[in-house]
Amino acid sequence: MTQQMMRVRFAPSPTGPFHIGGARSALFNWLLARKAGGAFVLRVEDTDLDRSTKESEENIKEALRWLGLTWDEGPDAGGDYGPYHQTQRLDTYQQFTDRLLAEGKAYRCYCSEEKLESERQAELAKGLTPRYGGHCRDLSDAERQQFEAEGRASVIRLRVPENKDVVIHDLVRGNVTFESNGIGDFVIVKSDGMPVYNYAVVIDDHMMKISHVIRAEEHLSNTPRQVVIYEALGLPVPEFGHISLILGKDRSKMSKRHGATSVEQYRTLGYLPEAIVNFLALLGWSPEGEQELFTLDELVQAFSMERVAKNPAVFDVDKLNWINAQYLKKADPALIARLALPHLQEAGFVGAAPTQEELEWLAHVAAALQNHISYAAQMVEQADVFFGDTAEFENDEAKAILEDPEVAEPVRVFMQQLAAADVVDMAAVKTILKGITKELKLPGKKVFMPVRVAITGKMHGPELFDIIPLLGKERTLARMNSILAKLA
RNA sequence: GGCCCGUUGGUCAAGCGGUUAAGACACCGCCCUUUCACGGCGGUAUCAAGGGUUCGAAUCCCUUACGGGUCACCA
Repeated sequence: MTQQMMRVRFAPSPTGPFHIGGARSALFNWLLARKAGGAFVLRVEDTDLDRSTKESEENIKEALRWLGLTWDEGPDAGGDYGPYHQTQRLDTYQQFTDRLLAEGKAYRCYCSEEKLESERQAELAKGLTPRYGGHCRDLSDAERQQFEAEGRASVIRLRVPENKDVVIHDLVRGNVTFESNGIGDFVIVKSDGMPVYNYAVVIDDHMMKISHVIRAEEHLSNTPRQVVIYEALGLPVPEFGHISLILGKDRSKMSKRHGATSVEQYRTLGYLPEAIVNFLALLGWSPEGEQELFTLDELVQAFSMERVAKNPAVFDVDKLNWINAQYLKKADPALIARLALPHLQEAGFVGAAPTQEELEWLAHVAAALQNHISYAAQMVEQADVFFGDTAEFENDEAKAILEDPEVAEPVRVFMQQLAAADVVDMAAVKTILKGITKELKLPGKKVFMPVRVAITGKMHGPELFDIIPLLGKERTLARMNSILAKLA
């Protein structure tokens, strides 16, 4: 009954924006850990010195926090199995490498990159799986000393056993078998002394006592290499689970040309973290019932690897938008206003330093709009009816509404009564508008639509009862005058 | 090209030998509404193809096709 505690990890390399697919991998790991009462470890795989940046690492951590996927161990959190940056674990790798070298399970290779590359191309051309030719596999001491004396750079390769089936037990795919012959002696330590991904991962996962390795399917083909390393080192192999990729609309792997692919981009557009998480969870996993909207806690309860899909999923922005809209309806208008603010500023609706009063007013605008938008930045599209002292006809159809002679009177009366009003709140506006239909015995359409067009220049938009109080008396009248002036 | 994974409506998907093949997004229609939207109700639409196995196959097996991943001193 010494059930090992579940320990999972998310191990990004800080080489660029945090991809939405990475966020999903993180989410699944996190859910698994929370559900099992285990630990979620964050490890930074920064061995690619050329591409890794501190900035990217900070972005990833910030995005994870924003999504609510906090880690129990890792950078900023500490833990008993650190350090959690691979570049700080070099001596650990070194120890294992020394052992492999001493046991003859790995060896130094002095082949030049040019030579290997041309071999690779030749094999590819013949339709073979490119593998290392094994030139340095059995170098004599004399040869080795010779190369060293020449100052040749060297890498360290693992001696991979031949004619062996490598079986991977995968939580989502079942048993997957690879032949060791398809692998070849691969590099485990680069000439600059850095461990290669497949090697560092194995050692770290072992040292950090990771019990379940849940990651994207692109790693499945790498897994036999890792298993071979586990075996060479005599280490227990963890459970694997390879979740399918997220595809773009054209069914190829999601990339920049498919639109926004980083978590940061969605955050900037004013999507809510709960919505992103909810959407991502439903991409490649399905609950038992028919529930569509889940809080993080509900996801923890419902999640299981058994219900993770094998097939890749296309990223459907429409559905994300729908989910986000659901959350937006329930969100605090002040929050929505805050998220939309940078976009409203960029569009010129709001100045660089809005006053507290303006911000409060903006929250009211957000309240009027929150049932109409999918993400906060969309406020910009409907914002013009709330801003400015002038308006423009959106098209001739709108203009035609006011050209109807029947309509001049109700518009005139409305302006007159509005001007005379003491307070312009929703109730007052309602009273005025309804009073006009009654007095002039006009159908609502002959009153509401012309007034709407006279104020906004548009035939569609938020409730007049919302718009007018927010605009206020002066501005409403100013806008109406500007539109009416365009009539003649 | 070799190896590996996958294939249920336009999209996400349930299904795990016997179902009228769920549900959601999108789309269409109706209702609500003095606009649009929201909301409510309803509708169109799916088992990649061909062989088996079986009384019976979306479910099991094989082949083909298609899609994807991987074969780096990137992770």
